[in-house]
Amino acid sequence: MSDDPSAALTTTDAVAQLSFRVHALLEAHAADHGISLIQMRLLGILRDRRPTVNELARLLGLDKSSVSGLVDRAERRGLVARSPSPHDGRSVLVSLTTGGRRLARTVSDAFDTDVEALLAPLSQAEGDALTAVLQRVLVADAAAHGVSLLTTVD
Amino acid sequence: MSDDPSAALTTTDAVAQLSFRVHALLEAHAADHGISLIQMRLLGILRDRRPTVNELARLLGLDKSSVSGLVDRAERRGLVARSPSPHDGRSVLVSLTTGGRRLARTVSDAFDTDVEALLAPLSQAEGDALTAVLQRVLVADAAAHGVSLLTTVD
DNA sequence: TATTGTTATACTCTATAACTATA
DNA sequence: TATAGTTATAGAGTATAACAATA
Repeated sequence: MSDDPSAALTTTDAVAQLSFRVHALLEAHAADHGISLIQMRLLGILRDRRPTVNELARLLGLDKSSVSGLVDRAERRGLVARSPSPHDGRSVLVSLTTGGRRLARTVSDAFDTDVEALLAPLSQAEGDALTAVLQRVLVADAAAHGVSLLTTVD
Repeated sequence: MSDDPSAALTTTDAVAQLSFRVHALLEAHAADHGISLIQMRLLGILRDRRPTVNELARLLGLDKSSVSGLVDRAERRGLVARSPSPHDGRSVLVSLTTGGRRLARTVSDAFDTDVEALLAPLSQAEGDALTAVLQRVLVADAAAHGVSLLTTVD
């Protein structure tokens, strides 16, 4: 892969470079608020779910012991809470606290603003065409590889 | 951000989801060969450079002490080598070994193949249009924010 | 017996601060 | 004095293996 954006790029290069730029944007916004990318992913998942530790491990693609530590640290910061499952005495439900929800929204909003700024050079029609093309790629990929999209930001 | 790829996505959502998918692809290929993403970035940078530890720190956006440890571990695996700078007795030059170069190429090729497969649903014309649009975005962003593109894979 | 979650252990990655050697 | 690099230390993040509690 080349790294000079003014040179002619292959489609693969362009997609790869954009991806790393966008990834770095989210990481930077999370860091601005004192959390890591994986902590932000955890908060994002919890915005509309109340999963068990096991389910979180599957959604994040991590071992359950890793999730246990991740939730420990988020709990210590007051961002998430553990509660016993009413259905299974072995399970633990993880949910956002008010502060965790506020933080997730703040970082997510800042990220959205930056991505919009990144795409500002495009006209309305170009943006729409980009969305349509990327959506087809994502749908085809999700069909081929399963639910991996769940494991992004939220 | 929504996580259902079959629902209508905003442009920001589509870009973010694609970014995480592409990032995960590179991480998985590096892991297949027993190295982390940051180790792969190190190898990628060294493919056409022979920087000092200080220059590596700037390129990777890390503290020099972090780079020192990173190079230690890569050196222990036989992927990179340190040599004294002929110009400055304090500096150390870092370069790829033959094995490191081979590994960098293997991972990079596998990644390219996967990104091509990801974009396979697009026609030639759609791929060309996507490249043109993304290149404009990347050039504008690089102009606004400097040389950050250097710090991705290579 | 099988599953859920935690704990013990080990390694990678990162930063800050203190240090050595060189400029 | 200033700079390049390393080392000491501390903490986050990750996996494997062993464990306790529950199903």
